[in-house]
Amino acid sequence: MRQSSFFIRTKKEEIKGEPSLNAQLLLRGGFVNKEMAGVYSYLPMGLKVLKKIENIIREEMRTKLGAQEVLMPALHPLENYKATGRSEMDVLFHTDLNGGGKLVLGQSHEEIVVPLLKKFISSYRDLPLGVFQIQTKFRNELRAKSGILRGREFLMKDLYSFHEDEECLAEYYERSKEAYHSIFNRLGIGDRTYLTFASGGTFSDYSHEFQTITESGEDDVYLCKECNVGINEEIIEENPCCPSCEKNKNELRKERAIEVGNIFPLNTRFSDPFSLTYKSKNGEERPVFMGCYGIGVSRAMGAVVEILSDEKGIVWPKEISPFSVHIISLEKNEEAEKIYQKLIDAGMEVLLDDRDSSPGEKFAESDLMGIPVRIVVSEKTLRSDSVEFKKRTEKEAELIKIEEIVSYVEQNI
RNA sequence: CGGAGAGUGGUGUAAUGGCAGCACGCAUCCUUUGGGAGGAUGUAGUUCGGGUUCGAAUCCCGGCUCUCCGACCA
Repeated sequence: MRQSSFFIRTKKEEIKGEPSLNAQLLLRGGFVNKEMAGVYSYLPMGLKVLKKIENIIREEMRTKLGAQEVLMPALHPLENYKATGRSEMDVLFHTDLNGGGKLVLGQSHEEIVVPLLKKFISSYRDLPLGVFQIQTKFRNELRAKSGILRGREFLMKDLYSFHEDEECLAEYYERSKEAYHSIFNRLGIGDRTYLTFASGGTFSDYSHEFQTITESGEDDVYLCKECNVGINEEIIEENPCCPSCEKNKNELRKERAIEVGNIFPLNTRFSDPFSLTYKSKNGEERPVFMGCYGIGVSRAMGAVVEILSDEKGIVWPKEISPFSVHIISLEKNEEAEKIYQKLIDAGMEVLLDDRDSSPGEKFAESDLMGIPVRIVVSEKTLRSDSVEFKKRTEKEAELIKIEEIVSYVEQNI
């Protein structure tokens, strides 16, 4: 992509009245546009990041959990929520059909997925089954804040699993933890993301959250660094010690964290209201056991920005960076174009700054955007038939001969 | 949802009852070219609806929106 024709504009100045770090950097870097509190447009670069996160999640859902992707609607009949007793939730957005039918905007999809799967599950032979989607959720937050960390409209992956019994659910539930750890590792926030014990809310006795340690979070968790687990403050009084090593509350570290994922054993909480049952091997009609597993996709993107940034801007991890290489051409030159072509031919995603701007502006913008590798092509570097190679995480640049640049980038990316 | 503050060009701001001004951005031209350059000439604005007044960005009422504190948060 040539920057001269790229639909993007960065901002030098701090954005007024926007205390959230992820919002500052994403807005200034031209990744998103804020339409209103908690409602954002994703611009080309921001969307690229979002899609990469989505694809990591898709891959892990398929390979580790054998889940199948679907896409369910955002418009839900209110009736289904009456059936589950959730019609009075205050985060529900309500709307009407022209004919008078009452609808809500989907804030989660139990009320859709259960009636849907009722049409396909009738025998133990149909189980177990995992279906997931990546879809926009709507929650009428009374106070949206923290940039894309807490929105009224946000992208979420939700997986629902269906099982013959509790044991089978438990086995799947355990595997989902591995899939989640793998996802957060690939997003570059794995070392700060802890499996955290939490209350089951209205669904079950317990649940697990994936909490990423950051000051911008809204939850307090007690961490056991040795066992790599946390306990949400909401249940610390009933469970005042580490579930694995029995260390007590005082020995755990209290930290601020953002919930990037959560998993719940739903058991028959939602199968019952819709009579989702199956015929067992010996002909009995039994309720289907369910689990649900969420990841805030856009929230995870915000968490990455919060954690992986420095005073100059974002530092994207390579797997989700919008581009892998940023070529900066000082003084328009042919050589930058050639290197750009060569790297693209080698299969890389490259952004070429071919605009006629000052060097300082280009460097500052490049740091703000946070692409992992920067290559500068200028008269100065061309005098020695070289270009300058610098990682976003490093201070010093090095000169690399032009004929070696493709292989050098491949090895050092 | 309770409390507080605020809405002026694309962005940030000034004008407190009497000529809407400045900076950034954007456009054109000239100069400049290794850490968000300089000059010239342009461009574009009072959140919406009522009210008071000879006259409203400014005062009053209402709506909408934003920010902060709290509550809430499958």
